[in-house]
This record gives sequence, structure tokens and C-alpha cells, in this order.
Amino acid sequence: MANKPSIPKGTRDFLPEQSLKRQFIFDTARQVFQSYGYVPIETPAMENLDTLLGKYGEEGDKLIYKILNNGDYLSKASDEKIEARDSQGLSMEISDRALRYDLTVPFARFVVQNQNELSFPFKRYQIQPVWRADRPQKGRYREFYQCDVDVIGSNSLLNEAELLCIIDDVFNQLGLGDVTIRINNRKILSGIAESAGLSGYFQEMTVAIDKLDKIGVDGVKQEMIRNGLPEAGVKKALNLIKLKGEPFGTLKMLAGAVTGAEEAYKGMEEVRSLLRALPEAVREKVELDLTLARGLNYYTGAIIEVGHPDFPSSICGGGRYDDLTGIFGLTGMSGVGVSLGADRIYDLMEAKDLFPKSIKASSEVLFVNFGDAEAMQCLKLAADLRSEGISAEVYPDGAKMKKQMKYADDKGVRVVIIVGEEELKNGMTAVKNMATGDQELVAQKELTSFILQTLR
RNA sequence: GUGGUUGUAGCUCAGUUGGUUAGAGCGCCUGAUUGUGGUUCAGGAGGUCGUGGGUUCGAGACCCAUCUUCCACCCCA
Repeated sequence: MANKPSIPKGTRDFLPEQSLKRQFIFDTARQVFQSYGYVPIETPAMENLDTLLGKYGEEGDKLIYKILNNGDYLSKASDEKIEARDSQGLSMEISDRALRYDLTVPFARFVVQNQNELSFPFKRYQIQPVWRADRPQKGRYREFYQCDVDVIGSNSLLNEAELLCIIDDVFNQLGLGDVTIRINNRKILSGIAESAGLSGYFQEMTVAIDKLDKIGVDGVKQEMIRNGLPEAGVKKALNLIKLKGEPFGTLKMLAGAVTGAEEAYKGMEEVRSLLRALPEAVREKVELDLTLARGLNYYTGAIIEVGHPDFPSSICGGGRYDDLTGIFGLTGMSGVGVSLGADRIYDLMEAKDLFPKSIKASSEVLFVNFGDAEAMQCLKLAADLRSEGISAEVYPDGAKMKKQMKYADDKGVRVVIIVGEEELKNGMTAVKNMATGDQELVAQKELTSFILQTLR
């Protein structure tokens, strides 16, 4: 072996223990989603390139992994683009497919394509990997999983409320009850822009204020002015956005300040309705943050982001998009959804040691192998245990006892069962509890009920 | 994509202004215990110092390139 094998930057292998922990997160999420009536779907890892392009902004397009066409793709490419070293233009001609960048746009495509098979409102969840050609950092990978939950085909704000409840349920079950859920509404932001005379600069404004907690008010102000926004408007907008505290009071103050901006009032009413629809326990965690903007430009109403005090970036985000399917030819379909960042949640839970200890055990019972005759009997006993829902395995080789015991210990097996020559003759087993070290003789006939009693 | 940072045993890290045979802890393997893990004791294996070039009598250390890690920007889960 000349070179050590490796995997691409920003991708990872998952060892058994990591995989089990990841599955724990997915299983928890799945179970909560299904308890609210959401159903699973899957879409292909690759989409047609034009399905994805233009949906994530100019920056987003650059981060899409394009798949090189098969065959003699260069013969079809134009000479000018090759001559000019125009990578951007050339890539359009030699690539027709791309890896999906998120789950939301493929979902929109899915809805349009399968609209006749679906009944609306359609509530689905989707847990699959996505790929981004980003520079990797901590909590930032080139291949990572998203858990998306969306409702499409309903304008009701009850959907937003339900999603917040789902988020709360999932994080509570994972032991992350101390998350902060921040919400805002793009209509409010748009109204603020309007009343500050920045209507034409909405995109620039949202991008800048999204960084407020990072670069501070002055930093945001400078960035906005540098991008050509009129200074007077910038000042006014920033003053409004700074409002903080109890949400209903904040909205009241804001209402007095944005006179005439119809859009903002609509947004404020939406936020009020949403908050009223939330159970008390969830509302307590929700904070109205007017500085929350989110870059993805398809959001049109509520926007949601979940953070944790011990983690630098958001672990969940989403919002309402009024017309995502419009670009695929199906108009009037409003949707709202959130995306859980499974990999970040994993990193956070690992750092806080929140995974249950029992997650390590792959089987609860191990039979020591003493040779063919003994192993045959063990296979039967193991099958009996399995039929009672106890996971059991027989060590495959007649290795040294010490080695087999160590294997059991490493794997986190809770009970080791020893059937040697003596036991085989007498119809007995020696049952060893690995936690206490105690060992006792149990008749083979009574083994299953004895194990059930010890383990359950 | 821009700027910076990191890489030494399976893991976490030492390694002086360039100097001979590159170390530690943990883990791993063997034995004490051929029917008993986790604890204890004794012993052992494991490194082309990320990779490729260069400077030098001599490079783990200096220079260049490249890959990787992490960070900031950008953007985001």
C-alpha cells in the first residue's frame, strides 16, 4: 500500500458508536414527526442542474456540486468558453446534474411533479444527506444530514405553531431543552425597509442585519452604507430593529414607528397569532428577534432559527415560503418548514455528554464459545432469547475465554452465558452479570425467564 | 473564493539556536490466571515525523509546493 487511503475534505466516516448515536437522533426526530402526522419521503441524491440553479442566490450557486457529464462531453462544449477559460460558463455545458444542496428545493420539485398523488395540505419529513462545496469548519461539513419537516398547501399559522411545538418536543427529548427559539417575520422586515426608505435594498439590508450579534450595530451600519444604502434610512431601520424584550410590547412600539407600511402590520399580526397559538411551555422559549433575517431569499413570512448557548452556530432553521413551487409551474402553494441540523446536534450532544449510556450495547447477551457441541446448544438458547426480544450473539470462534470476555466487555454486553462441557452435560448454564461480576448457575430451561428478569 | 492556522505511535501530546539511536501518558498485544472481562503486576509490538521537492556535512525542526485540520471573511445546518 503506497499511500494511505483518505476521504474528501469535509466528509467523514462514522464508527459503530457514532452511527448508533446518530441514529438515536434520527429516531427521536422521526418519532416526533410521525406523532404529528408527518409522513416520510425520499428524493434522489442528484437533481437536474437547472432544478437547483438560481434557488439559493449567486453565492449558493457556487456551492452546488456539479456532476461532470458522462461520455465525450468536451466535444459538445463551445470553443470560446474553453479558450476563454470560462469555468463558470463551461460548467453549464459539461454538467447537467448536481448533488442536492438542501432538501427544500427538491421537495418543491417533488410536490410539483407528484401533485396528483398527494393530498394537501401535505405534511412530510425527509432525512437525507446534502452536499455543499463550502470551506469546512467545525460544525460545517461538505456532506451532512438534514432533517426537514414541512407543510405545503396551507396558509394557516397553525402550521408555524405546530412546527415550533415539534422543535420543542425533539429538543426536549434529546436533553436540549435549554435551546432558544428565535422568530421573526420577513413582512415586518420588509415593512421596516419600506418605512425607512430602503425598499429597493431589502436583500442587502437583511444580509447586513443578520450579522448584528456578530459585528455589532456599528458594523452593520458601516456595511449597509458601504453597500450604498442611504444613511438616513439605515439609521432609522437600525433603530427599529434594536427593539427587544417582551414580544407583544415590542410589536406595539414597532407599530407606532412604522406608520403606513401595510406589509409590516400584516407581519406583526402574523407574529401575534403565532404566539397566541403556542402552548405556554413553548411560548416561554420563543423570542421575537427583529434582527433575525436569514439569507435564503425564498422566505416570505415567518422565519425561525434555533440556537444553543453552548454552540456557535444555529442547529435548526426555517420559515414560510409563499411561492416556492411557483418556479416549477405550480402557483399558490404556500409552505412552511424547518430543517434540523443533525450533525451539529450530534456535536453539541457529544460535547454535553447527552447520549444515553445504553446506546453502546449492540447485544445484551453473549454466549461464550467452547467448541462445536457447546456452540450448537448456545445457538438454540440464543434463538430462544431473541424470540423474547433480547438481543443475543454466540461468539463465532472457540477462542480463549479471556479474549471472549474482553470482547463482551468492550462491546458493552450486559450478560455473558457460559455453557461448557460440564454445563452441557447437566443442562445448565453459568450466567455472569458483567456489571456486578456475580455468576450463578441456571437451568437451560429457565434461562429465558431468568434473563428477562435480570435485564428488564 | 480570500486571508491565516494545524499535521510527530491507534489517541492526546513532548521534542532546546538544525546534530548521532525521535519520547511520554493512554490504548493495543502477550504472560501471571490453558473456564472469566473491567482492577493489579511483568514484558512486548507499533513511527518512511501528512506527502513531494529543495537548502545543508547533517532536517522532525529551515524554504517551496501540495493535501489535511481548525479559524476569520463569505455563506449556512
